[in-house]
Amino acid sequence: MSTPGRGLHGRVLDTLGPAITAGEYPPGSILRTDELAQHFEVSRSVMREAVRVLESMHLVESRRRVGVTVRPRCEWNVYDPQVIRWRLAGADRPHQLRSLTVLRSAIEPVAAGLTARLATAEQCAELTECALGMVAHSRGHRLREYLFHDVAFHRVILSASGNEMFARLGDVVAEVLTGRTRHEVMFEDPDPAAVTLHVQVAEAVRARDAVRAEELTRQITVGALQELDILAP
Amino acid sequence: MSTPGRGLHGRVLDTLGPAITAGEYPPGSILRTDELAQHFEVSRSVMREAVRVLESMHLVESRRRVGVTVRPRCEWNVYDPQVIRWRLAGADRPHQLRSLTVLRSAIEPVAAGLTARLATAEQCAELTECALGMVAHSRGHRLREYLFHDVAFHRVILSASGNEMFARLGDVVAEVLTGRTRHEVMFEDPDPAAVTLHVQVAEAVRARDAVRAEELTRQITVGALQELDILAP
DNA sequence: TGTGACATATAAGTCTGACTTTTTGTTCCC
DNA sequence: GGGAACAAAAAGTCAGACTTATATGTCACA
Repeated sequence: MSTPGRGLHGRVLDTLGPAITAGEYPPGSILRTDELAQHFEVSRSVMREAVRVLESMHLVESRRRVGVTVRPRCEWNVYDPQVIRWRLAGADRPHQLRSLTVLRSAIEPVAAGLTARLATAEQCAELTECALGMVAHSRGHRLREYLFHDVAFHRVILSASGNEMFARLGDVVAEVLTGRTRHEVMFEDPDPAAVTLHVQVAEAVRARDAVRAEELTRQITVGALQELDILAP
Repeated sequence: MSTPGRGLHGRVLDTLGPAITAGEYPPGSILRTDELAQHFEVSRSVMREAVRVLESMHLVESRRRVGVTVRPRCEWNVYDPQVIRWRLAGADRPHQLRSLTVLRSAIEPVAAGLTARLATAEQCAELTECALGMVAHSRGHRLREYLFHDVAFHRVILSASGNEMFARLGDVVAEVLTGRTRHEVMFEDPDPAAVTLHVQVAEAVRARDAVRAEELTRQITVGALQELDILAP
């Protein structure tokens, strides 16, 4: 899913990024470029590039005569896919997973409503195909195939909504769904009710019933919230 | 609001970032580090740092023997505050404003619902204070003071929701509200109905009525959508 | 004792030039 | 025509010298 570090500075980020997002360097910590460069055995130029990237993510702030100080979490660019991946890979995973699931619960229903209005015939077909794929693999421990169609389904919903901000969350949702299947809940076959809801959403979109598509999708996300013991509306 | 370029590489980004996000270099365009460095009259090291930042925003991709190629918009990190600012400052402004307003319409109602459940007494008071401030300046062309309280109101809603992803959208909402007052609609006093809704939201939160807070906030965002002639649910 | 100006040390910032590595496109031979 | 060897191009890396901003300590003076 994620691209392993392109170039030397990327290699550095692959270990420094997770370390910072994991809180290994608490907010206010001061790092020095030279020391980091020595520690990672790279030149200062490479280290500086890495720091610049961290800075653009608002993970750190670089100031003359002071050093590179770690910013408090509330200032981080928490929508940066890289930051999300780092956090999902570290100790922050449960917390991050909750945040993202709540975010999903806000976005996806609205996206589904827009998709019902704007989706092309092709997108409608694609959606139905995904839903049917989920049904086809909903029994007999075919979780991998089920997940594939589940991810595709939500990607289509987000993408067909016509809103670029929604569309860009496709990767995030994929990450959440994948993670859920891999580590957390869902050891057995998926909840039949959830499968049915997906089929119904596809039908609602096909029927251009925005209100129904939104409501059904809301039920899907409520289910996702409940899986994580998050109080649902 | 935005921080003007820290350091030389920041100065470069201040003109290169807007240029790219404005589509001045269409997707697939190829830039060369050396040429850019010459053009901006900076050293290659500085130019490289700037490119690294653009790369971390997924605006460009740097490959050996090829150069720095501009990525298609659908791959950009559209949630990066810097990217949002650049787009809002350029020709893409109307489109970006629509995207963000739709995003708001998804997020804020859910955030308000959560805030009604989780807000501290202090946050409830702060919210009421903001709403009253809006009322106080809703007449007599005191748009600046009205805007101040409006922004503060929505910041509290997003922040008190307890979700870091929601909270981080405070700056974005502020930008949208500010932009709306400055350039677009709202030349006269704000819509009295909208003001009333804000007061009612504050009341609902104070009363811990999550459903009502969510519904009222939805009405606020529907109003924002209608202002931009976006079809409301 | 407090306060302001000044000096100093420090770490980031910048520049330059030489070198390496990867990748693409071409050429040449079978 | 296809594949291997070659050459060129552009990013990538490194090392060293220099500049600049600034936090902090010092000292004189009130």
